[in-house]
Amino acid sequence: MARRQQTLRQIEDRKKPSSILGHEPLYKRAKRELTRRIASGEWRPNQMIPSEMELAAELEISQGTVRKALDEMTNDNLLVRLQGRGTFVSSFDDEKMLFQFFRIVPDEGSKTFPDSTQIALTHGLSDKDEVCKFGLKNPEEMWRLERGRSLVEAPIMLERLSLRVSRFPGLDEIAELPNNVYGLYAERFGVTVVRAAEQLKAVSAGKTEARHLNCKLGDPLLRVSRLAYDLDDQVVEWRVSLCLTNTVHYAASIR
Amino acid sequence: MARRQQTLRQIEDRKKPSSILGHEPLYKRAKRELTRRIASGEWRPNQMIPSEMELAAELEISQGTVRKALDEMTNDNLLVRLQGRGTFVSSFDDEKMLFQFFRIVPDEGSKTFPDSTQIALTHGLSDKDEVCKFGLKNPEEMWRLERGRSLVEAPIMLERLSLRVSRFPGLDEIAELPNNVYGLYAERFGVTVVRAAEQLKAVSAGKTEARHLNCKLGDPLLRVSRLAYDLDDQVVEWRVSLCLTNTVHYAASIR
DNA sequence: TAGTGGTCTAGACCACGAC
DNA sequence: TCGTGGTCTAGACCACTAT
Repeated sequence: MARRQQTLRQIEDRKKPSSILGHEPLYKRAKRELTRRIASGEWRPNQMIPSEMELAAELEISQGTVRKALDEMTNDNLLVRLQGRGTFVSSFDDEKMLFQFFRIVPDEGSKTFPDSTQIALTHGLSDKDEVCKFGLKNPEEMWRLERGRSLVEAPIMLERLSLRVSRFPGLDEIAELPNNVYGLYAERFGVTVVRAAEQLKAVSAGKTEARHLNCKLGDPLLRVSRLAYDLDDQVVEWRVSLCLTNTVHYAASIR
Repeated sequence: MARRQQTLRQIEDRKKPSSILGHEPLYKRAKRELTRRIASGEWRPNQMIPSEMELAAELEISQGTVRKALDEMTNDNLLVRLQGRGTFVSSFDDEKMLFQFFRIVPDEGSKTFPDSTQIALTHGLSDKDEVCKFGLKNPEEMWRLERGRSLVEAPIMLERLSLRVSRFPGLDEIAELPNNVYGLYAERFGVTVVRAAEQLKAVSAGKTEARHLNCKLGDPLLRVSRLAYDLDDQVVEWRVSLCLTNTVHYAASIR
């Protein structure tokens, strides 16, 4: 055995020529290669990818090793596997993906689809916070999108998004930004958001928030600051949401 | 092959005698059996369990199938596997486990260990909310624990815990409840908390909260309502925490 | 019926830790 | 050196989907 596992091994050898320890498993290398194909757009969302046997032959590793890579990617929400049908790249524009990142749920009743109203889209040099959040070496041009969101006709959220202009060129030419911007990021800019880190605080409503959310000055609001990461673990979006939580809550689960 | 995989198959056959479909994989049955041994106390936290080969021999399945069960349990935080040493039942009293469920972090600086101050431990018949949260068929006697928590000397949280007296008999005989009650649940009552669901809202501080948290009336507070589940997916604790988030935040991650 | 993913087995070799 | 978990292989059979 191990007759012709040259390809992936050679990649490894080039990457870490002098490391004696730190041997990266074959299935991890396979996972990286397959992930790269999604990130590069070679494989598009909803597309069926080659079968286990085909990938095994192409990468010159065994089917079991391919399976381990595919299983991990399925676990990371990058792939969906359907018995009898095939393996597909996750879509980032369906309901499931929206709710994956939209954690606001009504206290009573089931999950509901939020509406969005764009307030402003501006751009300018990154401020101190943006430099910090995005880990920028030098200040650069940023988009800033403000929008309101409502659930069942009632305004509940005020959002401010920051994006790097360099990663989203021509964003202002798009007539109307959709409700689910992550679908837009994927389809128009090839940016795939796969995970996010959020920081939650309770704050008081100021004048702007009170006006947009139709609440009183000083009312308690849930402030959610989110950093969204792409396939390469780069920050692609910083989003601050201010949310009225009279009839809704933020749902989190701990495993 | 498949010469003597009698034991686990017979268990399955007894459970679902007439179901033609719904065949449960062997590794799932193995996982259930191994989980049962932890839940029943047969295997205690920090204890090393038999090796893959021994389990495979005992359960009369292959090593690979045992491995798949163990891998899933490792993923569920039930087991810790150490190459060269063995497989161990997770401890629920170390720092890692505390921080797994303690999501409050300072805005600046690293994670810090909170202190707890017990305010009151009372008991009484379950109220409407408790009946609902615990899914009780009939009202029953409940413990109610109130305590304050502080980070670096500063009071930041006020907590109220509800527990079923039937699952925690003699809780009031314990001189001082520890900071990490989940360790206590495990060691003294054989109750292992493995996951939790939390609902977050922003609320205004009332008189009681203002006094305990040393803040003003009406100040915004983060309200965290948590249901904690055990190995059998039963609700074992309902906890409401009110938290001052001036210098700390609640950290969540979305994958 | 053909092709896919899902399960299960059996055995090889490697990396690591304890002795 | 031995026993452990980690990786990798090769191949069998099952369950499901499409045709």
